Amino acid sequence: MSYGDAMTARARSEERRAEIVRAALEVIAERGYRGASLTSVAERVGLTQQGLLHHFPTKEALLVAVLQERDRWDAMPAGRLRLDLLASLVEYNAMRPAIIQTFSALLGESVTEDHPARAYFTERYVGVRAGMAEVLRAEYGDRLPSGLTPERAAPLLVAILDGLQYQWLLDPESVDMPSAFRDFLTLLGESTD
Amino acid sequence: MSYGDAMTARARSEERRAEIVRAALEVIAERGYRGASLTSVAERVGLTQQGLLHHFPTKEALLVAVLQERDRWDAMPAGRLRLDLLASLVEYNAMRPAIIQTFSALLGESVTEDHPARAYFTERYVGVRAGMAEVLRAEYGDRLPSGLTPERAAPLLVAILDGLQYQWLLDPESVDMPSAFRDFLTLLGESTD
DNA sequence: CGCGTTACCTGTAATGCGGTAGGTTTTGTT
DNA sequence: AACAAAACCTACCGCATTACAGGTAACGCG
Repeated sequence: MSYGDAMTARARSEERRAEIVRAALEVIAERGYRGASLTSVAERVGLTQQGLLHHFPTKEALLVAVLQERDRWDAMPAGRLRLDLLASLVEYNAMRPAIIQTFSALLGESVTEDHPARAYFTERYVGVRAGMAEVLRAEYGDRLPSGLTPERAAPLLVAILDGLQYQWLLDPESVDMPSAFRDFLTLLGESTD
Repeated sequence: MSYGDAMTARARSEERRAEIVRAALEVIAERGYRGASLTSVAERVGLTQQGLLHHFPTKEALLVAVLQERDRWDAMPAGRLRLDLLASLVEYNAMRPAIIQTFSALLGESVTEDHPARAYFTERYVGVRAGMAEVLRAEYGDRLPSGLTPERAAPLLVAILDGLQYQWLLDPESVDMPSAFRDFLTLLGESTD
């Protein structure tokens, strides 16, 4: 067995799958998960619907791959994150509406019954809140200037991020998401200059 | 023409429509708008899908009625609202997950392209932000204790409300929505006792 | 070259969807 | 009683959806 060629074969396959996941992200952003048909995803990468099912045996398997892709994406800054980096991240996200729209749509859908992404988001938010609490503790210690503990402030921080995204997606002209987020950081006691 | 009887006829019709709208609210909470089939709504009120279409000629017409129902519902406190009343409203909402789930699901869907509720939410949020700014101005004047103007704080207030709802819907055990909201009011400079 | 695996495709089944057409029962008015 | 309108049903259409089955062409390997 020639390792090199075997790898390129596998690599080609992986790249195809990644291509499909990218297309799925787009279509989900446009139509949500329920509205995202396999056919429309397949066409975007030049496949038939059945050809797509060769790479992902079911629609749900494709969704799982999409969610894993996200995990891989923001696993990066999980190690060490600071509040001002978070503000920069919001600013960066404001230039990439597609990805935000994908996961805002998925989050909205996931609160419905039996949604395949529900468990994912539930568990994810537990982790995200814990991560945010950690960041806040690193910044302020066990009490924020307002007297709140990091654990109580963390859900607020997460809520602001999500809530601002919806307002911004609906009406980007009216909502300056990065500024608003910095306003919130000011409320928490952070001077952002 | 006997007015009394004409009214009861119309009233019966109105009540049937209201019954259908109520059922639609439930089904949308469970499956979202795209996932809410006319058949499932119809069965819940003991009708066939075609019988439902007699009262609402299209699925979108039904959605419009649902959105109008909401407008009528929270038009009440629009007149005079105070921050502490808002906190009570959050507390009240926390006991009625169904209605929150309906509109959280709709909001999530509405960010996708060509969604029939998109314009509704976009316009609604403009109004809600303005209303919140008004409330804040009534409470604090032109500057909040933190130095923010009411117009800058309003999107944050709205974002907190929405964002907390998603976290709470996904994991009510882990997120105490009313307490968290009061925490935010504290951040704004309000003492909530 | 021959062979197995991968990457597709065509064909099709099974189901569900929103919506139309047209008839029938119920109800209210005169 | 006679008529009209509202409420609701059966029957159907056309289309979209996920998924399965089976065939085929290309490719890499020994």
